[in-house]
Amino acid sequence: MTGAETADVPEDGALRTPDRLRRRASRLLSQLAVRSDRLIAEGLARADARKWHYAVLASLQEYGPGSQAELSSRSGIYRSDMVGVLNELVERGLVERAPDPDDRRRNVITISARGRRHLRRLDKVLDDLHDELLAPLSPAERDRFVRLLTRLVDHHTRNS
Amino acid sequence: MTGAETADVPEDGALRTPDRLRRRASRLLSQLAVRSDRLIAEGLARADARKWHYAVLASLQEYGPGSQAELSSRSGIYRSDMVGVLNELVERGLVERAPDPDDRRRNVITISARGRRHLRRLDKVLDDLHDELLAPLSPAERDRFVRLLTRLVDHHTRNS
DNA sequence: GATGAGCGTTAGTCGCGCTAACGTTCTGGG
DNA sequence: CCCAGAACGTTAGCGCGACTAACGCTCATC
Repeated sequence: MTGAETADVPEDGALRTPDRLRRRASRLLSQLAVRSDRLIAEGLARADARKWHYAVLASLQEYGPGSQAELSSRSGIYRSDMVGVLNELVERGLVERAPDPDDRRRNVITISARGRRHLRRLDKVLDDLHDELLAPLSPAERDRFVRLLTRLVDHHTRNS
Repeated sequence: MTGAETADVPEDGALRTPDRLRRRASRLLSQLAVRSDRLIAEGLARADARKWHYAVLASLQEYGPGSQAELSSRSGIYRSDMVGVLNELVERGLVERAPDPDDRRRNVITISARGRRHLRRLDKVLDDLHDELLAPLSPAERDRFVRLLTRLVDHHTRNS
């Protein structure tokens, strides 16, 4: 019997993860997401920023001032976490937080000139980081990849 | 006039997240990974399992019995977390944990008959869940997607 | 004017990836 | 032969992201 031939380790000696595991889209996805998150987080940290900063600044730039609740739904940040993010942005002078005179429950958040400059810089930083993230893919492939991702995300957010 | 509802919201009414945000591969990736994780976790929970269970059982099936450390590197589970996962598997009778007579530092983990049956079931469950995950893509597209993911993951794991 | 809803805020939960440290056991060099 | 160092299993704990619960305040409605 082949019994002893043994062992479990394939001849090449390396400890391999089984194919059924390695091939699963869900696993590839979460592995890549972890790498990606780290890459982005570290890159932004070097610019004294985090991804939430970018999300908020971009929302403000694109759609103008808004309440914290609005920013939450625009950027996908939980309203519970919004306060902390805004504190950091205010601290850095990138954003202004003022009570809304028309509705005293609200704060109106406005991007500052400095915030706009910072945003431009972050855009550049992110471009570079995405170059790194997608390095092995050709431009056409990157496009295809993003399109596939978009379709999947759209599908899974529509069906809530 | 559209009076009060006006504000800064675009005419279609929906609160939209800016394109520069929505389009970023990193963001799509982490969003999809979150959805995917949830989908998988919930699906497996219905079968009284978690993804780590699958990882361990698959490794055992594929490469035979091994120490906890071996299983760690095969499955990508941290050795700190391995013990908990194995406790759950032992509890369910899917796996046996016995001290290695040749090296008393080690435990030898073996998959049981019941574990093998469970694994087959989980394979089916995961197939279905991936059908759901990749629903909007054609078979060819799913293939392309997995290939792109694989290349990216490979690239980012080789460069450690 | 009371009820209910929206807003901002604080605190806390849960899972995941990861680090630190410890006791036990094996291995290799002096 | 012994001792230093490494590997193993285990426990405890951190940091972070997504999320829930609850509270006080303010607005809108009846």
